[in-house]
Amino acid sequence: MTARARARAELTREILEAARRQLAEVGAAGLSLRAVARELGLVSSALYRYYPSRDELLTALIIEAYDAVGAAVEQADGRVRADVASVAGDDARAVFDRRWRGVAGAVRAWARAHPNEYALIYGSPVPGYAAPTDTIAPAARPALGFLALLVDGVATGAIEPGPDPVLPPALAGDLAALREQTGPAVPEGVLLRALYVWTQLFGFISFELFGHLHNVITDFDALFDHHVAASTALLLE
Amino acid sequence: MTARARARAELTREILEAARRQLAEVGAAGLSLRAVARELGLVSSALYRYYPSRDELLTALIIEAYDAVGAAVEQADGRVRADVASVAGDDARAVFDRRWRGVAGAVRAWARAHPNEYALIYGSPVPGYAAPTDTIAPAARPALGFLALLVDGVATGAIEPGPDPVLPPALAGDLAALREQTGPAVPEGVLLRALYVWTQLFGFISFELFGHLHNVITDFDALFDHHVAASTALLLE
DNA sequence: TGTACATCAGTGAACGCGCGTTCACTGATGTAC
DNA sequence: TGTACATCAGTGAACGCGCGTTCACTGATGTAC
Repeated sequence: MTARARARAELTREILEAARRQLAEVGAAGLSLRAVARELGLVSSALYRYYPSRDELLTALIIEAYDAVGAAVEQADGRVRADVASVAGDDARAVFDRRWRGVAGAVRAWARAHPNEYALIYGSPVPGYAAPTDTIAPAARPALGFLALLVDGVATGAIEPGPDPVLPPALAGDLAALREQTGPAVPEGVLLRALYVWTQLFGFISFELFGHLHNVITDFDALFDHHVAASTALLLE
Repeated sequence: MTARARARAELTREILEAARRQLAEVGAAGLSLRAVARELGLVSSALYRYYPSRDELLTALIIEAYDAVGAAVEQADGRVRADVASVAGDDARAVFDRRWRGVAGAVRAWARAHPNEYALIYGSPVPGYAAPTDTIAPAARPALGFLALLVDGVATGAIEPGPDPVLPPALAGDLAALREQTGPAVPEGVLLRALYVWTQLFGFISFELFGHLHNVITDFDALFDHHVAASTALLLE
């Protein structure tokens, strides 16, 4: 690898980092190439050697943010599993509970640590920006971590499948397609409950970060704990 | 009332309407005074006779949006109550179920009909904009409609209070303050469940509108119905 | 009822700003022989 | 190992744009006598 190639890789990374810092300060709508260039002591046109347009830089930030949430989920779950493995005697439901709490807490912790990045990916869509297909896979990563949890929960017997729900064919089809990702072991009813608690998780985080519980809740940690416990109960059956 | 005063009131309204249309097209970040003026065939400086700044216009839009959701909730609930009153023999739980479905459906219907207004108030905060205190009361209005439902649900015996949860003092204090609004009849456990389903509702709507269930769900109506039913079950006990 | 003055709505020009993107350039780094 | 040429990074000027806000103005509407 030549010195030039190394310098290029490093500067590409530095640009993205500066953009991330700027995003944290002014939000996605205010992100500007010129400000990023200024922070790096470059002339604005120089950025075009690295990112062909502002939108491509935004795309890189979006992908990075999704990947960060996904990684947070995976790492948290990994830690819990390592923890749990070292302690014998935990029953399947307790293990599931701890893993789900780890995952939910990891999403919330990341969001609180990176509110503008959270807003970028889970808040209002950026007007005039159409997400390219490169963002699809990273966007799915956090949910995939959650689905892995479900698969294990069903496999270990922690999750009670419950009776099969009666569903309109279109929705049944949607869930059938989802099962391609989880394997057929996870029944429809469990997927429905999973969608329920997953949207609740993001609804809670959005309300907390965007101030909709201002003047109502002060002890967000305690409320979150309680809600996650409610979700556990709902998932287990 | 003089002709001048009438003209002023009308133009004030027309400006707000034009701003709302523009918001629907380009989103909050792209909202510009000059474009609003252009749409009305005015010179941009003329708007300053009506709104002292862009932020004040944004504030008016935010207030209007919250009021619209609040009104949608109140009207939907009013309709259901009129409906239910005309049919004898419905038990309290069925009445509560219908009212909650009405309220939840009204929020979602409004959001789907006004996605950019929804994003304005429930999506990412507009960077650099600090909501003034005038927005507090309208912002609370949708939730107040929901709280009224809870009060009736408890009063009619539809909602099972359940055992009192054990809570950290700070969270217990938050809920005690909330009860100032509902009256002491609504117990803490019910408020916790209410916060759970309320955040779930907005999480679902945000995921639907912001595209996070794209390629996963096609039949959003059916999934929503199912989730609302799950929320009913959770609220009732 | 008519006149004199005050109020107010809308104009048009201007200020100062920051933005994304293009383009011809120069000097340094890399490659082939 | 040294030279000739090709590649590439970063510069600096420029284009064209739209924005929010201010300000002195003119002409119409309202008010007091």
